Amino acid sequence: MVADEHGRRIPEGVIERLPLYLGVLIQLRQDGQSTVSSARLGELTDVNPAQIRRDLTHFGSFGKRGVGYDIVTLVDRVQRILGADHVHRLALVGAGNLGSAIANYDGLRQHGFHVTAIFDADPHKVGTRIGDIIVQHIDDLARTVTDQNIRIGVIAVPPEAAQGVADRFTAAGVRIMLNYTPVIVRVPPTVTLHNTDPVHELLHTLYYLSRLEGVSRV
Amino acid sequence: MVADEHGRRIPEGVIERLPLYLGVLIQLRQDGQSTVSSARLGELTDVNPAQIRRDLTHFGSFGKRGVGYDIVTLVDRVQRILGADHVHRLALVGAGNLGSAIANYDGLRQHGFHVTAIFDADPHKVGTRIGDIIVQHIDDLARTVTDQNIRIGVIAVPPEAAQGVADRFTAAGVRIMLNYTPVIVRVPPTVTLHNTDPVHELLHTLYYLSRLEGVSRV
DNA sequence: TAGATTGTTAATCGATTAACAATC
DNA sequence: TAGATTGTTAATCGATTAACAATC
Repeated sequence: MVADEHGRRIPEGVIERLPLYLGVLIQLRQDGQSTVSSARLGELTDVNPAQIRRDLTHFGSFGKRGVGYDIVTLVDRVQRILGADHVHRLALVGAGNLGSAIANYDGLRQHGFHVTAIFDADPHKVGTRIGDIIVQHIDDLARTVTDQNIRIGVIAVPPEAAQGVADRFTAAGVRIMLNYTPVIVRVPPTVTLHNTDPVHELLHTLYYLSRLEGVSRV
Repeated sequence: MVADEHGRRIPEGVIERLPLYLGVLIQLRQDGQSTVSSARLGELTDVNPAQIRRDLTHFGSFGKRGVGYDIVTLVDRVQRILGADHVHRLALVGAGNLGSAIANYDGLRQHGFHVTAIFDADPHKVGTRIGDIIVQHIDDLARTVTDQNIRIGVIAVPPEAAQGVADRFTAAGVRIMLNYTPVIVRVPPTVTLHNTDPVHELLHTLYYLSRLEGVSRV
């Protein structure tokens, strides 16, 4: 199912690194650079240059020997590969502090992710505005998601409400969910769930920090 | 440097999976379970049971043949391995919507991460409260971080202020940073930076979604 | 004892990297 | 042409998994 244009399977790691390359490439484009070598890209992303070249050849040959990669072209190609070359609408549930922060988050917008619908269960919040969007009641979720053909949902509610929101999203046909609560949410296998819990990363780093400090302590 | 008690190097992947196991184990403990097999843990985490057993043996042998792992013991051991067996203080910069959401986030607290200092550059916000914490002026960051011996910093400010905050944190001796802005922040190699940008994950999933829909469209 | 499940070895698998011919 | 850098092969490296003896 997941294969390049030659029919070969693409390693998971490759797909994980593409967004990393894309971020740096967009930065370089903003800085007015026109070409970049795999060596330079390697420095900026902490990825081995040979690996970058190998990763890219899964999708075609985008570079010029002796020159490097044209940045504008490569951004365009990587965006197309990822499906990030057009706008994606997001539905957001939870009009609290977190929801407001997400709706106004620039990073999403930069990559074509636009929050176009916000829901809340609290009648006091329904009808208020966050940015340009008017908060709707959660009972309107299914209709709006269907009408707007939204496939990405964001869960930014209190923990106890998380599973219920996930179920509503699933029923409405949402395919990707971002869960901002610490709760383990269950979804069917057709849905991809991302937990944006910073705790996993913190714990991971903590391991190394503990070792380092252990060394100096003992 | 990163080695188990037998002096062997521990693969990065092992350390990445430990927080995953821990999350599920804590859940099981809450549900009142007393033991768990690697097979069951494998189901709950989507990790191969053999791998779970192998991962754990890097740190000792915690199970009982024929029985499984005692959950309370294993939670304790994994927390100790990760350094998550005591409280860690966090300094947070940015008292806006995002900052408030982070300061009140339950997931951090559950794992012993306590936000104990909040800073902002806006004089109108200085002196206000978020939860139990009184917002301090950003100029007090260095002193407070040093006094409280804080080693983890959270950046929740507008993008243009991110690098400045990172620099202040670095100067104050912070060792781990969570960057909630979409900006690429530069830190010295002694600092571990985590970008909690949901965009990378979204782009990653988008790849698979685009493929699947491509199939049904064509 | 019989059944279950760990800890561990050995085999497999796949990803990373070095090296270099091709070529801009 | 000389220098640079890609695309690609082949070698290395490391992680994953299957299998099973040990043992609760």
